[in-house]
Amino acid sequence: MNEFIKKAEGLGIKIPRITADKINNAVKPVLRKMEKAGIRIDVAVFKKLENALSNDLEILTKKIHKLAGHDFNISSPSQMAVVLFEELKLQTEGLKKSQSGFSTAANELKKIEDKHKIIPLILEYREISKLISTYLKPLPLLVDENSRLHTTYGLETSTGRINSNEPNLQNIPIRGKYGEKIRGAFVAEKGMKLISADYSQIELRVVACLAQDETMIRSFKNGEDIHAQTAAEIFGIKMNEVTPDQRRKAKAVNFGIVYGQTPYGLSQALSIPIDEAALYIKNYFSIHTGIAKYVNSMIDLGHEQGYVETLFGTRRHLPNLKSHIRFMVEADERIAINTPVQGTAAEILKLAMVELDKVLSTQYTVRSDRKPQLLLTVHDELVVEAPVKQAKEVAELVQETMENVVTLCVPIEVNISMGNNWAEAK
DNA sequence: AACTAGGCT
DNA sequence: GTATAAGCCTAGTTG
Repeated sequence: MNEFIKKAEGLGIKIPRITADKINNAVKPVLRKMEKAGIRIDVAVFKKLENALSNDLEILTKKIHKLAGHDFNISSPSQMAVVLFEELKLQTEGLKKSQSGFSTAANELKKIEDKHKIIPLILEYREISKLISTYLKPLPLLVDENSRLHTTYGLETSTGRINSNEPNLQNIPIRGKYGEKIRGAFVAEKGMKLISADYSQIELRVVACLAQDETMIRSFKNGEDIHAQTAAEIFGIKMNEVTPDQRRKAKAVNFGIVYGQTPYGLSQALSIPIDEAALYIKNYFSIHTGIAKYVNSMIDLGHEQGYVETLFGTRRHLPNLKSHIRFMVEADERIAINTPVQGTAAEILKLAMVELDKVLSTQYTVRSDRKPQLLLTVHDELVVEAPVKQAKEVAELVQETMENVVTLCVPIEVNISMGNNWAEAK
């Protein structure tokens, strides 16, 4: 009898008889297949976008130089700091410092966005140059004869997540003015559809079970809007009185919990006073006593054992808990909170990939490239390509498989959608 | 190679 | 008094 199954049973979770090591061994060949399959991009769209954005960048460069009074390298943070804080004498009060001086990171610049016309232009310049240099320019150079991109997946991460490099297909833009356009240039082959399936709030569901938090378990079981529910709790109001802004704040609280976020961190994330952030967190823990207990017990366990584990036994050593430097200890304590959650979610996804690959390759045995296959894995999302005719049934199969690969103490929900490209399939 | 910045979950 | 939200990858600048 596997000790992990026993532990899971105590939490109301049913998991297959398999350990983290074995999951990794089983998912490896699946990853190799996915690398080989690759995903098609529309090179023409990439080129068009690159041209358009390069033009914008030129115009922005001229405007920024004019406002600065002279030419300088906009991509150089140190030159940028001189222009903003020494020459233009913009206020530095409340801005974070980097090792060399005042930070010019977007988060900081947003604080002084309306102090000078140059700031919005810089922010736009940064956004566009990122897209060109990291995506639009390099990716088309990497396609094969079928316009497909092939990444390399890895399993050597500290939490058990899968990573992707050369190129990284796990950080393709989706937000911002141009995000959708870029993601929309990841396309299905002719006669095929892309199916995207993502776990809905998988980490919150996992922590609800690991922590046995009654309030959270009830919300998930009732299919409630978890962020609105949290808002009602921390603001002490009824669900139907929750404003969009309160929901947004509650979402940040939920998000921060699994990272061991402090009042200061929450205050930064929401641009609110520290007191206010502290109040939200205090209210949260007074209602979610299970989560509060979980947080403390993982910190204690880390200190006792020197490591923490996920549900399937991925172990993370925490040597800094022995440090005499306080923030090193605190950093490892946050890792102790987060790793079991993030790692367990990763294991669930990997199990689903193994299962799904098995199902797809046995049910659709046609020997051709026109068969349903897994293409991408992005932490809580899988992307599958399937022939148009079978797309609907494959989508249902994907959803079914992902939702039932383990049985948590709450329902697992998978959002599924399909389209001719990755933006539509969302 | 270190630092800064920024893309994603 | 210092730092303060987990995990990744890539690109440009600087010395």
